[in-house]
Amino acid sequence: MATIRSHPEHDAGPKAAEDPRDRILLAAGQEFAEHGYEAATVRDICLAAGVNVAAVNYYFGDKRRLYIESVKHAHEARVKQVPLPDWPPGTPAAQRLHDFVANMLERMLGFSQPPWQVRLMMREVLHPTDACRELVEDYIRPHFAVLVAILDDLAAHTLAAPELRRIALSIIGQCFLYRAAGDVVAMLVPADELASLHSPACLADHVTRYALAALGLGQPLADSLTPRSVPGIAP
Amino acid sequence: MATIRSHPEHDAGPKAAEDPRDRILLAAGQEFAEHGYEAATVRDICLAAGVNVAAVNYYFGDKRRLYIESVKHAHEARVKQVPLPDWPPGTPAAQRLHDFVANMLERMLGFSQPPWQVRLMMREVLHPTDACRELVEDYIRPHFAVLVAILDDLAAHTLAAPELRRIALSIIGQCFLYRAAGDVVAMLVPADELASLHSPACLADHVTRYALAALGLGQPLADSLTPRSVPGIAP
DNA sequence: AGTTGATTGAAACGCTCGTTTGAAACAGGG
DNA sequence: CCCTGTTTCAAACGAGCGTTTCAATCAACT
Repeated sequence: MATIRSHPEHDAGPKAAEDPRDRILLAAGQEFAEHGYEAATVRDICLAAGVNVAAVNYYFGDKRRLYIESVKHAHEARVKQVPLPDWPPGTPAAQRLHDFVANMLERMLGFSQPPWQVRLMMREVLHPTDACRELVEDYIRPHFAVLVAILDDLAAHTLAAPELRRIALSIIGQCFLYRAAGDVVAMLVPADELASLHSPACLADHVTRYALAALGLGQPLADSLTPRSVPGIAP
Repeated sequence: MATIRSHPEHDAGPKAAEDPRDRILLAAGQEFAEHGYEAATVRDICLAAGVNVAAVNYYFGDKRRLYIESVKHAHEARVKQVPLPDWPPGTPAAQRLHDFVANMLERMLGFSQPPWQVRLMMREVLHPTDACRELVEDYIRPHFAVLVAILDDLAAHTLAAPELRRIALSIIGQCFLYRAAGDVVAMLVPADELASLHSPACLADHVTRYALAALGLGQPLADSLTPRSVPGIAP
């Protein structure tokens, strides 16, 4: 019965020496992101964090408060991790739109795998809980405002705010589909095409081109009827 | 195995007289749609269906097989419920695009409330299980093919299939956002604007106009650079 | 009637969950 | 050293879960 822990400070793992509270927060975020609130168990979380099951109750009270804290912790970390581009004054609006879309796709899909923070936030977007409102106000709404401002510049301030918001949501929706329903998208398009044409970089080009064409600024995607060429911005 | 059912229509309640198997299937679909697979309990399902807890095991074996059966049952019911428009030959492609988008939005968002079948299918799309592949092949892929065919006509067969698929996914994504992340959209858009401009009918107009403009067929959404005709659509 | 096989019912089994417990291990100041 | 407050631990608690059991019930046929 005597469990011999020979080297308590020398445990395996790169960050096993941090605060137990932070270790729990980290492990909880990953478990909640992977399995959701209901399916994730505090036993697994504590096992991954290398602490006793009683620790989550000691530090956070109960499972629900641990969840909320881990969502906040994850989203704060992610905000510092992938900031918006900082455009120098005078950057063309079309350029900013492309950068914004590429940034959003990069944040959602990632070069390799989207980190667990994004998956955790995505869960909140799809099935909002108490932590959702905070997420929207601190993280999503500012990004949304930036996109609307870019579109306002693109349209040369000729469109009303509601119309700008609808276009912004159209752009976001195109990216969101790949993040939320990526598995189904992968079933609908051939495998080779998925790797080549649906990578974050290619998608950024496509979404931007689609938006510019719709605004009457770039080359139409299909120039079968009105071959009026407006040179300049098309990739 | 072949049992003879002599008096199947001796009704008593609204739907209490059907087969116990169908009652379980109906109740299970609603419970799974509302709470998800993990959180839905066999006891609640049987309570709603008015049967004993042993019935689900008797008719379906276990919870997992009941889930798969209820997903299939729901999607078959939904297919018969909201079929695709049946266009007469010669219907303009732009008209068909608008009808298709309106149909998809209607199916996803509904006039009043989207039925529980849609919510159940949406869960499968977001977190695929064994039932997902069947759902894609029987339900989603045919609809996707119809949309691609419409776009092919619209582009006068000048675009390659991969490009058509990307545009189709762009259109689907715009609708999908409102279905999957509707709560967040509602937080980003003023309440009055949400009711007026983001109804299924208005959204169908917007998405169609956006696509037609991107293809160079309709009026650009913002005609700031090439005002080749009088704008009549601005809000 | 009696028999048979399909269906239902109440109760319980075994398991996992979140949470609690009470004592042991630890640290620091007297 | 003892005392004190904080942190950790193994163990257990009570509740809820999916599933099983087995006797009771029912419908049809002989």
